[in-house]
Amino acid sequence: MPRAGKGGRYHHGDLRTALIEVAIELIAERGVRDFSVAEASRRLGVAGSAPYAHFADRDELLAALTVRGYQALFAAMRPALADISDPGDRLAAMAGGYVRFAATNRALFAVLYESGVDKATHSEIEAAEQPLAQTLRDVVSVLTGNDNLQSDNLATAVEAAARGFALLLLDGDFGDGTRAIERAADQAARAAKALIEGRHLLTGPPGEN
Amino acid sequence: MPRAGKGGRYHHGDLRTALIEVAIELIAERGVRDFSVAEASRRLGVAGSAPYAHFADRDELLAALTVRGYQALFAAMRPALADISDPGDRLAAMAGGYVRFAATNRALFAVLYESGVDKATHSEIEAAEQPLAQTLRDVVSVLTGNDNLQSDNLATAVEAAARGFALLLLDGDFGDGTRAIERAADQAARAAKALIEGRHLLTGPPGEN
DNA sequence: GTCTATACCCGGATAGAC
DNA sequence: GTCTATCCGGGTATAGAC
Repeated sequence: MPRAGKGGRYHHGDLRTALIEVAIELIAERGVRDFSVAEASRRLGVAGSAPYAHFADRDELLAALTVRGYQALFAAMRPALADISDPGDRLAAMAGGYVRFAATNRALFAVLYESGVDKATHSEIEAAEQPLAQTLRDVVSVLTGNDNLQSDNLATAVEAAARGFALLLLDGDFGDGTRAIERAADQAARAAKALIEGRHLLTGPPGEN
Repeated sequence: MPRAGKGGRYHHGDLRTALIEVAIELIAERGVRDFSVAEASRRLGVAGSAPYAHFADRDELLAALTVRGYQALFAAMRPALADISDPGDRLAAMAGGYVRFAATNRALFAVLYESGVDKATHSEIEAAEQPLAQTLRDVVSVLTGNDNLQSDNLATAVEAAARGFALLLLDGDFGDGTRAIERAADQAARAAKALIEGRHLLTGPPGEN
């Protein structure tokens, strides 16, 4: 992290990388919506125009952050999955891991859902979310066998619950600190287990799909 | 809706009410974060300073919208609850109703969670969310009897799931249109039922709370 | 690759007249 | 209760020099 050279300026360093790092700092402090390229420049001690040599516009920087966010989220899941063999435990671990990721990487988590960048115009993003989506499908399908509808419904329900727990945690509904994170992650994992147990209720009559 | 008098200006009307209505329009179009008092003034054909005769600042307007949002959400729940007696069905209806509300009142839903107003400094907000919270507690406690911990956990899990389904729906993950709303609401209700069935897994060992 | 300078637009909020 | 006028601050993005 060459924060400054002799003169306190970047005349050599990897400004692109530095911008991404500082953007994460700023977003953690003020939120995605209030993040500005101008403030990132100020914090790095470079001219306000310098970032535009590396990113066409603000959205392109945010798109890069989004890609990084999905990669980090996927990476955060892998260790748990590698250690666990029981299918239900694996799904529960994914839910818990998702909540922990949200709490320990607030900036990236916020970028994923609040950046406002158009995924269609930045196709790199859709590619970046595939590994996680595929992993979720794989884990769930072991639990539901050939029932593809139940499979989709269970995956969606667990995803919804995990995201909801993450938001409740970030809103402060579980309190503050490490304990809060663990409580929320634990409850998310348990909710996944409960959804698995009651998965037969997620499909079928009554109610037209 | 006296949108304009002779001269096309408000010289008499209820600007306060008009501002709230236009704010909801604008937020539905551009999101809470990009909502500006200035643009609301423009759309109403009044001077940019006029709103400040009714709201001290932007946050005070948003706080008023937040109160209105909680009232509307509670109101949206009531009819379903009045018609249903089975406790499980009641909780499921709340989850479904929550999702439908999010979809049919996007602006107010967004205000509830993205306005950025400090609930502490605007105490009116905390009061406005009580009826719904109390109703949820009542409905859940019928299902869990004296087990207060399980009661809290079930309520939180259903809340998390409902919020997650609402966000997935708003993100377009269920597709567009009325059918998408109904699918999402139906799945949220079913998830609530599944969580009820598996509620014994939400509490107890292993895992320290 | 970064600088300086600049053009441009927008929002929040206030003072004082009508 | 609304107007006009105005101040202030901030962000995006470009042009052209070094």
